[in-house]
Amino acid sequence: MLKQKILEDLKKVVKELGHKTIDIVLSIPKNPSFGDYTTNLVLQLAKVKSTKGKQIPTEIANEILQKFEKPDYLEKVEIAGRGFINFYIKNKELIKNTDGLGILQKSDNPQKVFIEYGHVNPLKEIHIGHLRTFILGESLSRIYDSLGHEVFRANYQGDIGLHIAKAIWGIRKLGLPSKQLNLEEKAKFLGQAYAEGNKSYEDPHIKKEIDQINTALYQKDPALKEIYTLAREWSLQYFEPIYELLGIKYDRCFFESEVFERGKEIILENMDSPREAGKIFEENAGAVIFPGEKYGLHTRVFITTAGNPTYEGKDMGLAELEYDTFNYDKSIHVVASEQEGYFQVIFKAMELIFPYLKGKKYHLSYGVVDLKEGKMSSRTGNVITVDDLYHVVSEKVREIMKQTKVHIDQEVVRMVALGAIKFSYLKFSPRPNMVFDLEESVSLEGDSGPYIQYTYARIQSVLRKTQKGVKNGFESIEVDTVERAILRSLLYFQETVEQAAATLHPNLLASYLVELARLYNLFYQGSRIIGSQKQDFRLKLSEEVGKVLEKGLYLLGIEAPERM
RNA sequence: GCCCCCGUGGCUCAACGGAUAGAGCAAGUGAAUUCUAAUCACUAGAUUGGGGGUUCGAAUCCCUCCGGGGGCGCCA
Repeated sequence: MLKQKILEDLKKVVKELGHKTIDIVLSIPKNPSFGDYTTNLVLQLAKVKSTKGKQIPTEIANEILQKFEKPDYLEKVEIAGRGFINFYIKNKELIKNTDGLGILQKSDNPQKVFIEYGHVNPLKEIHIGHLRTFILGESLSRIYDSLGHEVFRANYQGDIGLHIAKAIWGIRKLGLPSKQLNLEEKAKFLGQAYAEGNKSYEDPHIKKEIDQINTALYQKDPALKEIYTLAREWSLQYFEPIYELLGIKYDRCFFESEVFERGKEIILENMDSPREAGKIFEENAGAVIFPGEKYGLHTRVFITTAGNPTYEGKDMGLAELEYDTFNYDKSIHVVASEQEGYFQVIFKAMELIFPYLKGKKYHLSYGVVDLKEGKMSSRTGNVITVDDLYHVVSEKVREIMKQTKVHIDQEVVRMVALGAIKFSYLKFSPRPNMVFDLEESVSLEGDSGPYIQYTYARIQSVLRKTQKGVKNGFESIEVDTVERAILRSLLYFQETVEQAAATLHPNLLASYLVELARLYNLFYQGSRIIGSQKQDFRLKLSEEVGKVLEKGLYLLGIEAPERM
């Protein structure tokens, strides 16, 4: 890679000049007139004394430049601004670089990456807020995978606990419907049952009943088996079509019901006994707690007075099971930001119990999705479900397709609608909250998934019109400003994906793709491809842009239609 | 009370401590003999919530104030 070459050549010179070794960062100047890569290295070096004492930046830069034998892949190297060194790559090299685009170079340090996302609890309808974890998690999985890491996609769902107890109480009160229900009706019925139980929980008598059901569930009371199994099955079935729609295939779903016993056991094993103090967990007012204050965090209950493990408690069992399942180097939990405090505490507890987990656990915290009208609330009916969203967007796609030359194809409508939806999530940085507007948030033009898909389809259309196929070997060709901008942009694909992986920010890739598509559309608008003197080169350029767009979209979980 | 996050054009959002703060939407003006107009060009719109500080350089780091959101022992 050209970037690596520059870096190595630079390192050598810096070392020869006797400067302190620092991390040299080559970055991409926003403005192409500042080169294809730039470094602020001398500004860093000016801060520390070298063997020659303190020097001013330009002086160091000049020394470096004198020693730096301009490699043949560079057009020029310049000192600019207060002490930047800018590198300009030869067009020839940029063209050469396009060979094999669309296939990412594998990491030289491949890791096993465990990604846990989705985790919508049973009994909840899947709304546009939940979509964030699915879409982010899947994109990250694909990004890591494409860089040569081994990815394990996991889901974790709460199929035991107070919410289930509430639902069971509600089912008993409402009575099971006599007629056959379809998936959606089943989910709806369970939702009602849960709401009933939840409401009644405020009544002290009923609270007691529900708490008893809860404890009985944890004790695997056979009397509850039938109703529990039924409720569990119904609610889990509801998720299948969603995974299908979003194109997600989990390697494994984990359940609270399979980890709670071991979780409790782990906690008890790591608890103070009357003889022995200073262990990880303590008893307090009849419950077992983790004294987070000791570590600058807060205290949380891991086992309740009733002897049931809480979510925290179960997570200890889960941590062990997950690691045993897939000996990962890195584990990423894609979970809403409200859980930040929670994760700090359980990660601390985990690393105390399982020291080998230290430094391997990450919480990718994403912001909540609010509506323009305010917070979503199923109580007030102020909720947009995934189904609602998908239907509205599909309809909009159909509307536009009616006005185009391309005939309406259901598959394409699906791809574009999903592309629009997924992109509308991925273009944002994960952490900040999102404000969602059903009519406006999912865009089909401008800065959008369909914009990139359209650009791809446009390219395919051009390529289809040429029978001769695409040729190679244009190193000596003249390129204009726009063509060069495209070549320059193609150069950055690999490192953009790497950066997206390193920072857990797929939005970096999303922005990159929009920028590349924008450049291509600009080129397309201003330059004739077929029939021009540079036809072969322009076809080649188009093809490469197409490959990168297709791959980039794939990494975002988006399909690229051949026509739209 | 303690802790965390956020505040960037009218709206929704970008921006490894770097060069002139970028897009999209909305507004206005244009582009069709030509490979897909879900496109493109141009115009207008910002003291990056306020005030200090660190730095050669701050939207970004530190302090403080204001505004919004979230979290803090028996829920998940």
